[in-house]
Amino acid sequence: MTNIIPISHHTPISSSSSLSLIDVYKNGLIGINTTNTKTELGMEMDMDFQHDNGKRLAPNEYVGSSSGGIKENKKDNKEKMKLRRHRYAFHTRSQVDILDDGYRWRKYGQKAVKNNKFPRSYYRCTHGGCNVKKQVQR
DNA sequence: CGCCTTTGACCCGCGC
DNA sequence: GCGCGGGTCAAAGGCG
Repeated sequence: MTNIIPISHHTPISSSSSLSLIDVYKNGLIGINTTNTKTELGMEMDMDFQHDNGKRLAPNEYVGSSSGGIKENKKDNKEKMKLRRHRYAFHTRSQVDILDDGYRWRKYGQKAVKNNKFPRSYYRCTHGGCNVKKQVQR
């Protein structure tokens, strides 16, 4: 159902007009926002949470708090409760919101792929009624 | 007020 | 059956 647009060597980015995320990557920029954003803030955030040998500590307020807050489709709710997702504090605004086709893409994830040393970014079209997703990797 | 980004955790599928 | 990899979620803070 979900239209996934894999960005690969042979798959063009949607309508790809002129400047695309790939272009940015090709330029050697890992973080897409590195071009014109305030990624520095993200670094501050990192420092704020890295205390345990580089491992992020989950705020105790998240451990076993507010029951029923998570989605029900989770099997082990209790387990999840303890492993509550930690919180992040940062703010990064990127002008790359509006890309090639003029659609608005929101980044919802980033993963480091084995094959590539570069991280793969996942974007979701936030346009009204647009359920398109796409991956961007170098 | 809404939207966006970051990033680890979580979950599922596939391969061995 | 287990492990690994890949994909998605969720939360907080700031700006327009």
